[in-house]
Amino acid sequence: MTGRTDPRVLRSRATLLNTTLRLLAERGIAATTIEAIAEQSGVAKTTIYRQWDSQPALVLDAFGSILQTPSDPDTGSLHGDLMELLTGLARSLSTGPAAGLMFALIDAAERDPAFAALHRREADTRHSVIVAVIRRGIARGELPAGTDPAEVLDMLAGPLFHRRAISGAVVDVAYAESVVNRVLAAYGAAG
Amino acid sequence: MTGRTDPRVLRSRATLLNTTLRLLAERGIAATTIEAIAEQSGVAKTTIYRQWDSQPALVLDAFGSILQTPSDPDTGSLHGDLMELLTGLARSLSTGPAAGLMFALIDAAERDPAFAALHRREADTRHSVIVAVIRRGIARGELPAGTDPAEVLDMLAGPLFHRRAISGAVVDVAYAESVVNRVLAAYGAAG
DNA sequence: TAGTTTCGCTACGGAAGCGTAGCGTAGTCT
DNA sequence: AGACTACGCTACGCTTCCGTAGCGAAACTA
Repeated sequence: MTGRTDPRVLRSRATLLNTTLRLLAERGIAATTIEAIAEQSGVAKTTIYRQWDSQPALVLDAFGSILQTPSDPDTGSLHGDLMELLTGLARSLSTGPAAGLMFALIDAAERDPAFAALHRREADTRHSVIVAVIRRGIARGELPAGTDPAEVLDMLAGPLFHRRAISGAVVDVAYAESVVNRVLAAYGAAG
Repeated sequence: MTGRTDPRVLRSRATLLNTTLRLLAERGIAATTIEAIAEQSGVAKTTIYRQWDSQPALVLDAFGSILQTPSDPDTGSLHGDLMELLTGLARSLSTGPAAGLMFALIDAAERDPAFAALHRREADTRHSVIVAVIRRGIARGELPAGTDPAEVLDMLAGPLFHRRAISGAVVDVAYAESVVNRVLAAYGAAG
């Protein structure tokens, strides 16, 4: 359809998305102005407006550019699968800018429909893998039949987010493991 | 020390804090400008600067003005105490502007030390009550000796926050009850 | 190599918000 | 009543950011 794109466009586009993500993490959404992005990236302001209509459009694109669906680990056991997924979540909550971006997105989604839609899309794709893993666990009999996967999901991911965002404590692999064990125990699974 | 304060100051101060909170909920921190607060409150911009140095000072004051420590319910049982506290949390996450303000505060705390300190203070005062309740439960033998109250806290409040902020589902009393029951079960308490 | 497209750069006009000064009015205290 | 204080209002200069126009240089395509 689109044939090939001028490499200059691809280059400036990639540069701008990277710079935008960096500024979002450093300064937040509101302070990530077109002016600042132009200055920090070395790309001219006019070039930005040639590819995006407005600041929200660029920021939304930047957020969208880091969405990634975690792969299904399929280790053979529910405990193994959940440990893989929650370890990944713990890592992205602890290191790198992803956590800060997530909180900024949640806040923006409270008031802006476009950010809300993006947030919804991000959460859905990320959750679909976990839900699939939980369903498989139910099918295997590792969780009671009739268990609500969405409920289990909130029980698993919630403590990690809360600990990071509100309690302000460390979220590492050891913590992820203790959460997985507690939740499985709560549903009467074999510890 | 301060003796008495001119009622005109108290009045304009109260008006401004209320208006600021409303705008924070409606527009977020960045868009809650001094100019907007003046316009919406009917209080002159100059009057605002007579009481606060800057926008962050006023916004921090506004956030601080709604901090409230929940009272210890002390119903006699751990289950009863936790239900009281989590029902309150569920309510404030579902209705009113408090939830949006909370997410804005979390986001701001990621980058601004002053907001981080306020966030820390808010979380600590709110958590101290829950931790006390959990400790009492341990003393009564309703939770195993050696249980880490902070861990239980994240297991309880985390799912509610996650469900509200990320899953986007309803957080009501029924949900709070299911979380309390699951967590107590996870720690081997009598259901 | 010749034509096309993107780029960087400069220069705008306009909007919004900041923070302050000066002044007359209205409310408060004694 | 009289002194005092906070208030509202207007006006201002300053800064930041917006979004666009025009142009020559550079990079890409065929």
